[in-house]
Amino acid sequence: MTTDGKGTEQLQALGEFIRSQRLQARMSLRDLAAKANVSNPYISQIERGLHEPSVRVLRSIAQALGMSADVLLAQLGLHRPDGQGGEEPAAGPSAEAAIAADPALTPEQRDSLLAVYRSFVAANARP
Amino acid sequence: MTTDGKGTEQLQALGEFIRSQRLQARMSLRDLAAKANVSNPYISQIERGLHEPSVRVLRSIAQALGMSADVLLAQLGLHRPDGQGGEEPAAGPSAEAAIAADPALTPEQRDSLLAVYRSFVAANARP
DNA sequence: AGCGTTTGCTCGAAATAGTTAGCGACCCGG
DNA sequence: CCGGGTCGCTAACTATTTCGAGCAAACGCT
Repeated sequence: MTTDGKGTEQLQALGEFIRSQRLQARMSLRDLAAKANVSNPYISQIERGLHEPSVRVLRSIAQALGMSADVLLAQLGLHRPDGQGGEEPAAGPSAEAAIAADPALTPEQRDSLLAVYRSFVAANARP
Repeated sequence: MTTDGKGTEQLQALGEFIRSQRLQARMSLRDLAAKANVSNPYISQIERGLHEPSVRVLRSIAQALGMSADVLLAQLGLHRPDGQGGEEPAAGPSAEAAIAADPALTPEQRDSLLAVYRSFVAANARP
C-alpha cells in the first residue's frame, strides 16, 4: 500500500550489495551474523531482498562489514524516491578503468570496488 | 542484550527533534500525518520516543517536513559510535569523477559507489 | 565407504512497527 | 450554556520484522 511498487528493487539491490561485501570479506553468513549480533537466517533473507531491515540492524551490519552505515542506507533509497535530476551528460568510458588505475586504493580495495561496480551494472542490465 | 541501553536516548532525541520541526512549521499532528502518509497516533508515539520508525516512514516524515532524511537518520545515531568527527573532502578526484560520470549506473548506484570509495580512502588514510 | 563440520536455507514462534477507532481537553460561534 | 471544530493521546488490533530450531547439500578427514 501507500507507495509500493519499486521498493522491491531497492531491497534486492541492498541485499546483493551486502552479500557481495560479505563474500569479499571472506565471511560466512554465520560469521557476519555473529559479528553484527543478528541471526544468520535473517542475514540470508536480507541478502535476498525478502525483508527490509531496520536502521538498527542496518547499522550493525555496516559496522560488521567495516563500512559507514550511510552506504547501506543509500542503497535503500535514502535520496529522492524518484531519480530525476535533469542533467545527464553521459559520455565517457566505464568507471572500471579509473578504479583499476586509482593509486589511492589498495589492491584488495580495488577488487572490492570493482566487484560492487560489476554487480551494479549486472543488476542494472537484467530485464 | 546486544548493546542496548542508550538507544532509548537516541529515540527520544529523534522524537523531540521531529516535534520541534513540526511545531516550527505550524503543523498539527494530523497535518504532518496526512502529508507523510502515516497515521497521526503513530507520529505522536514517535515524537515521544515510544517507537523507532522504519526508514520508509522516516523518509516520508523528512520529506513532509521539507528536509533531507539524512538529518533524521543522524538523530538516530548514524554518526560514528567512535567520537571521531572528521569528515573531510580531502580532495582526490581520481576515480571519483569517473564514477560520478558513468552512464551505466543509476543515480543511487553512483552515490553508493562513491560512498564506498570514500570510505575506503578514509580507512586508508587512517593510521 | 563412513563421520563430523560447515554452508545456506525453510519454517514456524516471539517481538516490534504501524493502523483504525475512539476518548477527554480545549477553543470559538450561536 | 450548547453544538461543532481541532488538539494530542490511549486502547485494541493487524502487519511486519527478527529470532531460534532444524533441514539437505557439500566439504574435508581417517
